[in-house]
Amino acid sequence: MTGSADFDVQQFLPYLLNQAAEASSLEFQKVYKDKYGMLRNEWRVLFHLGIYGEMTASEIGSRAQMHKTKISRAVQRLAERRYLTRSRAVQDRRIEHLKLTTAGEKVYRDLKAIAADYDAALTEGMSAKDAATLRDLLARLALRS
Amino acid sequence: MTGSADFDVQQFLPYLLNQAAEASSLEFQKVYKDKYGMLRNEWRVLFHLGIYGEMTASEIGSRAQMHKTKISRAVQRLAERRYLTRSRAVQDRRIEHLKLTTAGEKVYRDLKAIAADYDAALTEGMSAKDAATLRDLLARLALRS
DNA sequence: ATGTAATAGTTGTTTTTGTAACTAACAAGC
DNA sequence: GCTTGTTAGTTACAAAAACAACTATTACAT
Repeated sequence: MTGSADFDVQQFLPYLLNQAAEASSLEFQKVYKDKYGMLRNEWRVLFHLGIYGEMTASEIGSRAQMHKTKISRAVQRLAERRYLTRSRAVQDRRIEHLKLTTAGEKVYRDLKAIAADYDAALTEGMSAKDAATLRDLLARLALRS
Repeated sequence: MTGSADFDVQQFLPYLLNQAAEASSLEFQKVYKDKYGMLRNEWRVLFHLGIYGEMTASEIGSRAQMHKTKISRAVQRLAERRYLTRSRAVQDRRIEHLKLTTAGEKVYRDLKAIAADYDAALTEGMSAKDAATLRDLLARLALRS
């Protein structure tokens, strides 16, 4: 018999994580997509530059665990929109230093505020302790790769 | 000044969820992809049929929160591989009843066992209580959409 | 019974990703 | 100096996902 309910997909962690990630991304996605025409990898790069200041592509890559092609394309589009500037390093001309423009910083600050509000809304129903546990466990799962 | 560290992407729930989801999917993906040449949407459909028995495409859609085009294509490929059979309902000829074949069930059982083991490995470092909290919170976040 | 809307599922087209191969610059060993 | 290897980043091509438009069938209202 097939219908043996001895396994529940809905409780399978990778499945559950994907569902939660997808559902909780939608609302924020609407903002960066509809308001700024940005893609997921683009806001990620933007945020990294907004938070850490000037960085190179590969620094962003190792921090965000993003592949270099994703970053390359995200940087390209952000540069086209004049949200960041790229400048070759003189000591090592393979490297490009990336930095948000004033316009880029403005967008970052706007998105950051929206993200903070949204994060608060997401954790609203949870106790502070549970929310902390959640973040901790997720961070540990994210490191596994 | 840009580098104000008053916001941490790494703690932003949608970001964290995506990282954790991606990292924890990789290992299982290798199995259904490399061993069975399946795509994410395909194992999801397979699992739903494995667990709940005969279903229609839209029943799977509402349970798994998958769009009908994803299901349509997943079903197509699963049918090509003879993992499931499709039969038109006589009372309503728009509907197709989907059912795993013996081969499909075999694959399901194999993947199910691997998934169960993998889930155990993922939660290994966590207390039972924390793991339960995690699943509960994730399920609630997944419902938000 | 017949026009209108709703549902089930498919197909076509466009975006977006993923993978691999590539160029350019530097670093080391001999 | 010159071969070999490594790192930074880009580009080209193939795979996959997203979105919209479509067909077929049923339901429902007049």
